[in-house]
Amino acid sequence: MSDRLTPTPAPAVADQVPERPGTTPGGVSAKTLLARLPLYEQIAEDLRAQIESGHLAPGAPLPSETVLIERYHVSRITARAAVRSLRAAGLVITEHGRGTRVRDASTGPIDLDTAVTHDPTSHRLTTWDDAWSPVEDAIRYRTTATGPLARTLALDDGEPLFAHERLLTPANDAPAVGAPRIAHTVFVPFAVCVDTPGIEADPFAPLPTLYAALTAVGHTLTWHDTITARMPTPDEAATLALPEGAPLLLHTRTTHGTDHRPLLHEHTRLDPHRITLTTTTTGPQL
Amino acid sequence: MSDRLTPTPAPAVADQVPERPGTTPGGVSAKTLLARLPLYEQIAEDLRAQIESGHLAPGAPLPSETVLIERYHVSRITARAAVRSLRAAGLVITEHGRGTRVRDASTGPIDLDTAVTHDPTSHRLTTWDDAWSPVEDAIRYRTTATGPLARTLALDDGEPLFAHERLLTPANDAPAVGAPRIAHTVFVPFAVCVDTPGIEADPFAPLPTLYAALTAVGHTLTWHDTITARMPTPDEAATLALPEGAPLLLHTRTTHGTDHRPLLHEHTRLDPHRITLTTTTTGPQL
DNA sequence: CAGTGGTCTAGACCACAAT
DNA sequence: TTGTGGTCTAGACCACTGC
Repeated sequence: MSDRLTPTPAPAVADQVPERPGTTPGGVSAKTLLARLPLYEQIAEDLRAQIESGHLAPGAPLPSETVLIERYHVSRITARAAVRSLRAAGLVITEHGRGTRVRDASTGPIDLDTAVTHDPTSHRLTTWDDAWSPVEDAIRYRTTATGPLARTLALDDGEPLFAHERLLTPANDAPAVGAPRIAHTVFVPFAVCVDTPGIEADPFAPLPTLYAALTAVGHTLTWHDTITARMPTPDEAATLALPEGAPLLLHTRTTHGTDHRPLLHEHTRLDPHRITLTTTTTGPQL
Repeated sequence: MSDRLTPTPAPAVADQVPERPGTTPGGVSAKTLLARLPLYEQIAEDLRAQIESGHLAPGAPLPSETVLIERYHVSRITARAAVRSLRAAGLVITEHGRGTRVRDASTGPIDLDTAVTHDPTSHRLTTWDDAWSPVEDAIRYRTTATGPLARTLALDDGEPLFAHERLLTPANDAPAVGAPRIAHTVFVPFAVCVDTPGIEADPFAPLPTLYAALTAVGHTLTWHDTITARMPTPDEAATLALPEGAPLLLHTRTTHGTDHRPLLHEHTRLDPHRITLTTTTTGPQL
């Protein structure tokens, strides 16, 4: 990686900087800390250490509840609490009747570039969803704007809009069980349809087509993105095949027109364990 | 909001699009679904409904375990399981000895703009952390690059670097209990220190200062960002005051120089319930 | 002090998966 | 059928909070 033939010289300040501090500050020994942890957390810690050391390899079954009860001499509730702690931390996954296994982190998350790029040959704005294909038929419906959705689209409460929900998976991917999935929803107000011939023709077209239709009527587009995470609803957990206790990553984007008028709103929900959002930006040439 | 004096006319396609489908497809009634839920989930659903309807207002105490046991005629474990479900969904927070209260979502999350902007007056690159101030003294240490960190910085395993951990809160904020917090860590390889006089002077300077030092030696900077979420370690949960069962939002940024050589790496950890990441981008003028 | 939630036990029945 | 995890009961003791 480094081109240097000699080790990197230490900067002058290095002498004044300590090595990385230990993880148990305040003069409390690790043993004391461990002893005052609840029993089930001590068991969880023990299993955690075995996972991190590779003693329990990814995919390997965790000791069953019965074994844990015997090995640690605890009640079943305590053993289960230990496993729950590991599950909540995302270290293991549990399947009813099959057992609990160490979570397979072998295939790291894939990247999803959130940038909207301009393809100079086709003169078309492209987004990530060009490289993703629907798992099942899209759900199309019409509804009315309320609450936060109405506010971000600057619509009165009750104004009608089209919605478009798609469940996507990477294109050219065998429909594997563990394949990453994205739940993508696009909202198009009736008002925007009416003002934009290309959109009125098909309000449920792919995003790049909607963008093209908007630029065709003279808009210079601006996007406002927000990213957050929260625990999924049971419904979201099911459609995205999220393991129990795993969080949901949420990306929303509002497309604004030339006069900063909001035109479209979309949100993207995904499993951060399988997909990571990325962007690359360049600073000014100085 | 809308300038129209008449209701938005429906586009022609509207007739072919159904209303929003119901949430219980497949001909299964809501009652049937509810009946086959575990007891504790039924109780949780009941409480959930009371929270969403406002019957249990934000900040209001949830019925105590004793009350739940009497009201629903269940054992304590079942009552606790119901509360745990609500806690995992982020709807309530529990404090030992004080009780469980409906989580206060009144103050929505604050925005954190991830953009690096160029201030034309000071000719300085600025980032969000200009508006945030440290809660406690920064932790400075030196360590060595290993694993993923070594790879993203294109360093050989074991090459030395400085690290800088800060816990930040919005500037001019009273140090309230529920104030948002950000855990920010910056890594600076020794090699970059040595090549950049402005950084060798103080490798632990704020980010805009580091950027300025890098542009001063001729670099045009590029940033590569990744965003993901996961469950926090107990340590992270403590420093960021994350409620039990709440996820952690993780933003990493690698700064590259003119020759795409990685120069700095930073990561930012925060509570997505209190802070949302945002960006605004503008498309090409067409 | 009383009331709250946190941990823990022993024992039971059920639902699901593999054999 | 066996072994797995999922739910549930009744009862106990402890730790923290606020009066």
